[in-house]
Amino acid sequence: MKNNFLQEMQKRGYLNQCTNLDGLSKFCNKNPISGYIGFDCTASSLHVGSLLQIMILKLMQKHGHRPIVLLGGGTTLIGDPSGKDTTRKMLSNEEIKKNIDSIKKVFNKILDTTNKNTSPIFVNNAEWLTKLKYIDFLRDVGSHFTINKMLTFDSVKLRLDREQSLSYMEFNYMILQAYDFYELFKNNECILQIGGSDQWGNIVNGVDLIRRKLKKESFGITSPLITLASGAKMGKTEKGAIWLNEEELSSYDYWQFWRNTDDRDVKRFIKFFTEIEIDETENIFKKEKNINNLKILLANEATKILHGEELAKKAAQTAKDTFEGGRLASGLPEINLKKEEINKGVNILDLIANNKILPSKSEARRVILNKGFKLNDKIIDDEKKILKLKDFEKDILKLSYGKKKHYLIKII
RNA sequence: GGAGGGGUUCCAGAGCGGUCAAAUGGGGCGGGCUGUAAACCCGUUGACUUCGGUCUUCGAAAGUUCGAAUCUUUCCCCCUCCA
Repeated sequence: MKNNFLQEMQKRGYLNQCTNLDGLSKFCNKNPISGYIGFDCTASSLHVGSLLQIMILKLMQKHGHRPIVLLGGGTTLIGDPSGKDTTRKMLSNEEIKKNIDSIKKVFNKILDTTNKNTSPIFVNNAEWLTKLKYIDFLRDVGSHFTINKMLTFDSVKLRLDREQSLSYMEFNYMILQAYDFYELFKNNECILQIGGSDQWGNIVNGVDLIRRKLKKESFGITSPLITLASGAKMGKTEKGAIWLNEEELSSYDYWQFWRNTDDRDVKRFIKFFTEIEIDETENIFKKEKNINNLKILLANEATKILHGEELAKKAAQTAKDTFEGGRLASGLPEINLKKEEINKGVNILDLIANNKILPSKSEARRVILNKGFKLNDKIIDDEKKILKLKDFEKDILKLSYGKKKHYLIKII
């Protein structure tokens, strides 16, 4: 395999499977290509679980190819059963539209939009999927699929094996995704579809459909499913999801996420989620033996890609002041209190709950009982603590929740 | 369409008239150890509370009872087997 793009894919660990690596390599050597990845629009933001895919698009750009970002307004109406235990709640058209607009912002931040040869194209499959005529579609496309084969795909098989129901609607998902690829191949000269390893079946279906209908070759690549050293899926937890949109997760918290990477994942992640040249990473690993410095490097570089250099630096500084210097750092989330309120006295439980540090007063009470809250590094041992003016040093007070979450309470 | 099994708190899964805000495990959160790591140990895990309690939860609704997650009826949903 001689192509630079594919070689780097491999070296960085982005490459899991390919339908025809040599063939694709030849294609890529000849001309710049277009490749697409589909993203789900079930939420108003993607989370780090999708970041690897976006990094691949970025890598395409680096090597002169054009990424196509398919925001699946149409397929989100159906819901991809791959890797899901249960059918997801159905979203309305308006919700999906809102989500698409919000998600787009992240792509415009991470991908290069200035080079007109490689700037991303955004497409929404609702444009073609919602116009399909059922009977025509069954004849034109459905006839190329056999149930026998569809039943063997993991997305379907796993559901059935685990005795979980799969609706006919979801069952059709793979056909629609195959059709997406066909549509993009025809109209955008898109010869490549990329996806996570759980998408292999869906991708192969698209390649097959294009071969059957157009007698042309197209390609599919999957990236490995990233599991954390702890065994969890990346970005999976519902509550602590690591969102990419800044409205959902601040740049500081994003930086912190990377800073807290498991030791065993750090080197891998530097290759995955930074733009440091691959040969350079090896040098760094040889020279830098302090794992914590590698984590900081990872946090800096990863944050830079999403939020820009300035915010990355600021996050690093805030972290340094807070954790190493033990100082009051600016850049921490702030809670503003009016002077009158403080004169009256602010109940600490109300403060915690009202500012969404924790969802309820009961939980706040529990954490205080477990010595989880501190004011200026002193454990709060009274759950009935009332904040008064004398608690403040100047106009500011640091409230810490656990060891890692800190807030600045300011008097305004 | 017929027969049977089942829907319990974030998840898995006990409970099968009061002692049930509901065992146990996982996950989450907090504490200890440490390196803002892992492993390990400890605590905690519905909401509100004047800390006495109060309110809402066991698929949905209605009912029996002094009292229901537990019993009855109807409805909804899921699974297995047969056709």
